[in-house]
Amino acid sequence: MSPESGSYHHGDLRAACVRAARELLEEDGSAALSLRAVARRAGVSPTAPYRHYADRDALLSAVAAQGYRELAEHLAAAHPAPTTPEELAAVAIAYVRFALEHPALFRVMFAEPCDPTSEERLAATAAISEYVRGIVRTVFPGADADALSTTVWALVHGLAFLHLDGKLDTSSPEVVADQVGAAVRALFTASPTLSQAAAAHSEQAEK
Amino acid sequence: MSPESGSYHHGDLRAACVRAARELLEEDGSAALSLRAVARRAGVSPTAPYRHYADRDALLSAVAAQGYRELAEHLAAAHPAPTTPEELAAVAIAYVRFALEHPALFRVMFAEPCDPTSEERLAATAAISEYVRGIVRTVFPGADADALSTTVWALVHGLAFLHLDGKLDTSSPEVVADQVGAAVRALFTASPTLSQAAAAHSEQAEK
DNA sequence: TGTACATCAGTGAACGCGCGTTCACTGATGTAC
DNA sequence: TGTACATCAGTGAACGCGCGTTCACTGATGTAC
Repeated sequence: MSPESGSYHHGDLRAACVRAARELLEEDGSAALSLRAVARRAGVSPTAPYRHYADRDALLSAVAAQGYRELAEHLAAAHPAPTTPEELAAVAIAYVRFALEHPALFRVMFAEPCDPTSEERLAATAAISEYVRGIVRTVFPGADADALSTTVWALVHGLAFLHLDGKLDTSSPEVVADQVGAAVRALFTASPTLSQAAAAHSEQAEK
Repeated sequence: MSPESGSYHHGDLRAACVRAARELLEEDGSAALSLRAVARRAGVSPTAPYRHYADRDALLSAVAAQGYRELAEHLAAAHPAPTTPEELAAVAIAYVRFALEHPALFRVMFAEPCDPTSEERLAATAAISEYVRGIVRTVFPGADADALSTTVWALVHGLAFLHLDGKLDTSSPEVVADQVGAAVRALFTASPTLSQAAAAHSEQAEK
């Protein structure tokens, strides 16, 4: 019998738990997530998840890790390989939009005390961090990629959280996008060093 | 009998609850805070706090509001009235240090779903926001204060949270301070418009 | 100054709840012969 | 192909816990005369 048919006991409870958790997070908007509620939602006894997760923390880490992967996809969808500050701004806007569209998930990813023993989780956050660094390297080949990518990430991440916590105007997606775009542009287009680097890169690309 | 003597029932249970909550937050580092634990810590029955707070949320908001006020003091202590980008960097460093020194409080302030009906809380966050705007206006008189202060706040806030969540190097306070300083400098000193504005302001101040 | 009374801060028992986790179990699936 | 057995995913009862909140109460404090 094929493993996808779902007739093998539950089918794939491991994945179903993460899916159920995601649904709960989307629905009630709170980052509080209990193992029992997840089991309930997956249509399974309260103890079934223990076959697949050592404890609640392990499940939470799996959810967070999937969140990181989805965030990465969402960013890539905004622009697969940004090479100009303006394209980078589009990615930044996508980052903040992801946070606002999945507030509870975003909080689980970032606001929960992170279990440092979860390899899956560590790998996922390392991937994001490396992704940002890669973009910055491409957009500004001359700059200190480590320092600059930290600055970019922090700026965007801060915008995401301030919006999430209602400290900035969130009245419409357009307003938010404008704000994020303006902030990213303030970082880059005004800087002579970075503008030069970006221009040099553009010329090179044209050849 | 003077109200400070403490012989009137508890003395000032309202304030004592906030103090107890702060102690609990400092001690176990988790942002989870229960009314019962606070009452226990204040040496009072589990229901006594209801004389002073409508419910758990109200207490939490009071704690958050005090956190905002302390943060404001901490920033003012770093530099009472910054007028140069370098002085602003010192304030930014203080902001991040505050987050790292009071992680649980900081999470209560920002990572909990904010009760928008708490006037005390709204006032406190408005004060912080206005404070940042004021500094930006002073340091860069020519710039768009609203947009720029959002950018500054988001950058610093993002650095605080990324450090808090272990996404950046937090090995020593010096490393953190350097990172924050570099990020703020990247925002400002490289920008011709803003550098000009700052320089103009300095000259004016010298007269 | 002394008494009678109103106010109000704190008590303690009780409620119902959902939680994480354990344990011995059952019954379906896969495997060896 | 059919049977015997091992594996393992899910069950369900039970544990002890701390929680937020209610309620009727008590006893200390402040106030009016």
